[in-house]
Amino acid sequence: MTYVARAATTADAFNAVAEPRRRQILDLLADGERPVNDLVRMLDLPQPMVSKHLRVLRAVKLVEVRDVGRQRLYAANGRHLKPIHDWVQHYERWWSKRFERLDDVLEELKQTEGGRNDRDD
Amino acid sequence: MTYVARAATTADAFNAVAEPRRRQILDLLADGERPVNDLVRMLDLPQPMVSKHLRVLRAVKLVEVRDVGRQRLYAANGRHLKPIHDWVQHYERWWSKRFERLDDVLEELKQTEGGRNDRDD
DNA sequence: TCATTATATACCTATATCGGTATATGTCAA
DNA sequence: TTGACATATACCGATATAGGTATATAATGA
Repeated sequence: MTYVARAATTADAFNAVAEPRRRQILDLLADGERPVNDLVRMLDLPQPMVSKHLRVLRAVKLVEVRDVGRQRLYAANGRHLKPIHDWVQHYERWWSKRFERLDDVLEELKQTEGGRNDRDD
Repeated sequence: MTYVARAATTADAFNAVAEPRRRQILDLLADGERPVNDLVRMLDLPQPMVSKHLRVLRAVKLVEVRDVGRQRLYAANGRHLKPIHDWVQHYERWWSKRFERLDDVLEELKQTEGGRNDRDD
């Protein structure tokens, strides 16, 4: 019956960032590196929780660490959020002013391309 | 010991979209409405899976349904992806050309915020 | 050395989820 | 009505989480 159950969900940026705490942590680290205990204090979370979230973030390379004495300084690395940015941007037309009047856009397209209308992607 | 375990993870757009299949479904529906069976065929997934993913997407209003005969036509509504867009955009500096020269970034920040520099840490 | 501080990890529990199969619901057509 | 089609839902099983506590590791300072 080979049950597959489910796949790991913390293995990519989308999932890493689906957890609100991890977004908070990233936001805090976006302004510059911080030791773990800073985060613990600012988030009011048990230290092991913070360490575990950091581990997930590190696994997907959204944060980097640097050892300084007995502290570990974490810093955000937003680079790997780009796939999310790119994917979401395809949906821009639902909020961007640029697409406010769809009719006009379609009209424009029709005029410009002259003939090619509907397709499947 | 009142265990809290974990919170529901399908209750917001971030989580809904963390699942790759659901992104696929959204992508398919972004071009226009489709009946469930279209998705079943295109994704090669068991129909109940598709229905369940659609349910999650509907719960966060990323899709809308319309009944036509015995079919249910689903359509994407990207509007609720905007929170993701907005959040991710804060990390734009990690990939955007606009931020290639740090000097410019600082200039820009200075212009935008007008003076406020360092804060509470 | 020992104590303190800083962080990570090993457990444990409860549960939300994914994946699957079987069944219910609902609609149309003959 | 009956049957076929379209979709949703009710189960069930396995497991990856989140959250918690206790402990390990590691560096510093006395």
